[in-house]
Amino acid sequence: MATMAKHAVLSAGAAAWASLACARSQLRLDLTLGCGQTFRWRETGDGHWTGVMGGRVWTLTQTDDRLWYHAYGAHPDVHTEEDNREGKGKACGSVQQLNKSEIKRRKVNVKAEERDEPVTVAVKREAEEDMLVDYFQLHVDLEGLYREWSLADPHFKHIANIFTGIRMLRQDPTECLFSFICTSNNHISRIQGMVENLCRSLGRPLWELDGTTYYDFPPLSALADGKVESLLRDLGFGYRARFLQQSAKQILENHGPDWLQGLRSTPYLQARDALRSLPGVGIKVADCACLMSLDKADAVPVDTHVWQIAKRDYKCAAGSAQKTLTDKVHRDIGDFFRQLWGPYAGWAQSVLFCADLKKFQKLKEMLSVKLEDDNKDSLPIKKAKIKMEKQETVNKTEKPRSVRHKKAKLAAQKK
DNA sequence: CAACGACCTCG
DNA sequence: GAGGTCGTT
Repeated sequence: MATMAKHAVLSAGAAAWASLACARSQLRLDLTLGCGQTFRWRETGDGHWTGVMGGRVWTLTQTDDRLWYHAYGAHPDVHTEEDNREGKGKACGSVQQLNKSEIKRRKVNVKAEERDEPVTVAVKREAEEDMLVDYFQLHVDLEGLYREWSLADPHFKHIANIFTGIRMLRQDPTECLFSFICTSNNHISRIQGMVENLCRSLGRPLWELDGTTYYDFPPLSALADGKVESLLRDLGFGYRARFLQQSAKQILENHGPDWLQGLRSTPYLQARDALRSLPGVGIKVADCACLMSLDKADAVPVDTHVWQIAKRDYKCAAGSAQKTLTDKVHRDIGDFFRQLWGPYAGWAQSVLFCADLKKFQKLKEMLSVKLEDDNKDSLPIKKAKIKMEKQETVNKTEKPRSVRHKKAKLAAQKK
């Protein structure tokens, strides 16, 4: 075996790292990567997070005003001397190719002379920076959004004092959808292991660090294979094994490999209903995929937990009469939060969701014990409630969305 | 539209 | 029971 490569550590020297300007108010790695929107990152060192993104292995960490990153291995098509020297790591298989014209465009635009470095290094750095900006959606001013949400919602403002920098990732649609199919009737700790097993057994190996091999998320073609259900059942996926294989197969047969990606430019409700035609994808999972990978910032995934938050912290009447989380309750709670928080309601919801996770309760104890205002409704909250009451009568005319017909196939196979 | 049982497994 | 979905009543 070759020399064992180790996870990069910033304190060991910044030479192997690059960084971009990013205040903690714009991004908190620990909360953003640990709040359950992705299951692919682990804290591999103090404040250092390692995971797979865009077909590469990364370690990330941050200081007060910068986000530091190290991407392992050569960037596709851009080989530098540095990469060759740094080749202690074990590359596994081939890496995905970057569009050649894109490389050329970057080479032209980069001002390498200013940095006094080879053009190839600058090109590599810029490509990596672009990937991070896209993945973390750093063009979105989170601080500004927090200000707006706090203005409309005193409870949010209260929570936001501690839970800063929680932003929505822009994940790969396949990874996001199939990860969330695994979440049904399941805890977060187990889901992590399942997604890891999914990647290890069906994904392409990318890189090895400290004895851990990192794998890419499997492509649809691998998930759709007929042997996948029994394979995953053996790995403890339970009834979700069939959902995963059948959904992948159905996407490829009925739509094609680029279909999920294409839903990014489809309107929210239309994209959500399209996803719901897949086995194992109900309204909650579809909303997660919409919010976290398909650019639908107003999608609000409502689970039992969010339902509790709506009732407990907002005295939201929607669905309080029902005992179960029906489609109508989903819609009403989602509409309530959209009315309150606006077009990025899904982002705001993730902040409150994160603040309620058991693993982050230590942080919450730092909140001042009580504010007088907490039990009073702000004007915007009142408006949201009034609006809900009005829609109570108006909504009856809305046509129910029926997406059941396509799912019949699966039941028929169920022996 | 609402409620209910079943579905797999076990961080 | 768990961050849900599906088929039936």
